[in-house]
Amino acid sequence: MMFGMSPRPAGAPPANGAGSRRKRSKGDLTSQAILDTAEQLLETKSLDEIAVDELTSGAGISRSTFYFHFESREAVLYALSERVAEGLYDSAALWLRRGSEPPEDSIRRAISGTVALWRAHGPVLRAAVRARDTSELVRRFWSGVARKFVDSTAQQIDIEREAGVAVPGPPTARALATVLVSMNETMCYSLSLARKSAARDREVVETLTAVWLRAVYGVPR
Amino acid sequence: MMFGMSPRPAGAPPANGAGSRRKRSKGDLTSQAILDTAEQLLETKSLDEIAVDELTSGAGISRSTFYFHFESREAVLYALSERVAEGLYDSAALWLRRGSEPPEDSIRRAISGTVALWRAHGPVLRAAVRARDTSELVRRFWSGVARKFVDSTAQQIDIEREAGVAVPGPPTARALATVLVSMNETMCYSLSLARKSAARDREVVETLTAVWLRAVYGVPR
DNA sequence: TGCTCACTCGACACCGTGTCGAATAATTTC
DNA sequence: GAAATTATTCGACACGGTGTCGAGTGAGCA
Repeated sequence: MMFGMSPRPAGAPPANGAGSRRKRSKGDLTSQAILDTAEQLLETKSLDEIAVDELTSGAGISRSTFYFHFESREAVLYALSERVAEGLYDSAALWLRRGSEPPEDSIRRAISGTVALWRAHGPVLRAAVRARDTSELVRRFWSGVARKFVDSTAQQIDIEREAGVAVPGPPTARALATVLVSMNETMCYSLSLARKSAARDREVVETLTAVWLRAVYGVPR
Repeated sequence: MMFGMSPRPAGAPPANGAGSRRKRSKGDLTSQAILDTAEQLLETKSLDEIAVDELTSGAGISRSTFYFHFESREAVLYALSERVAEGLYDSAALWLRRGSEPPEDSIRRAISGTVALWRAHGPVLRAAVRARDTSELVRRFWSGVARKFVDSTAQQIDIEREAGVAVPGPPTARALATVLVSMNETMCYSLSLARKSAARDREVVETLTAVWLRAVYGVPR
């Protein structure tokens, strides 16, 4: 069962990171093509409804060639996750200390960013969330991401509590942060399932913002 | 693709409801055995990791006999869901109007009940939640259940708002109820994944209760 | 030119699904 | 209680998807 970290077989050249400007080998191109096809297909079907030959015929190669590039469908999803993870971390940075603006604004902005990201990459994010229960690899990856969110949120809550602005515990800053973050995730998940509607998006953002504000700072007065 | 409502083939005698004392036909017994085996296997594996022959060998029959009793693995899950649905509705009743006790108590009691139910039937409930994205049948069923929860919660919030006890909207009572209910579900889901720990359970109940209280009534003072 | 190694392919063995028709057990009908 | 009917079970089969293997192919480099 080992660990299969790499989407490419052992001995393959190091992946060309996003920054690298090295010449794209042919293999990189087809890997990309597989990834693109996968992301497109995920808009319609769930990961385990997608057969390997759908991926490969979309990329113009034969089915068995797939296994040269990825060791499983889940590995594809993992690679796809990494693609959007960066955007996610940017979004996480927004939780961090605001300037002098009121908390309401920074919370709303952060939540807005998350919703937008789910709108842009809903299918991949949904597949990744589902795969948490299936694939150990994906699970580790996303629990790392979630942790970043929870940590910075908890830290922020603690700061506000010490400043006497936020409602003191219990619950622990960390426990509170955990439920708030996963509440956001759940709502984004189901929102990304519905047809895009700016009005609905706004309503969800406002509702989540209100719950965050009241849970952390108490009722505004 | 039709609709396949019944776990038993068309023309089968009406299911013996829980109240009925009619003689158990042999078929009912094996259906039960399949259901029991399924519930037990779900403690270890996810629904689509369970092969039909695991179900049938557990019930002491041959694989093809399975299809006489259920039309698919999902139909099994649907039947399993109905089993626990009743308990769920009891839990839903707790959201309804308390007597004169403080809101904190009735909310905590309701959340406690939900957590207990997830502790008792976690594997089935998790599988059902996952299958919402896969099976139209399961999706309809559970959105009905969720609706009951959301409706009664929203109604309760409206009552409290009119009485001037709860923080007025926006957000809508319904929007607020939606996020609170799904927050509970998400937390119960992940809680039921961890090893049973009374301390952890209590912490989650307390955290959820606090968020509900603050979201609906504002900060206690 | 010829070597090497990344890359591709078709063929194969395997496994799980769902269906069918025949065989058997239970129940009803006369 | 024998015959007819219906409920239940089974083995066999066709199908479709997976993952592996060894044999190519071709582009770049010595």
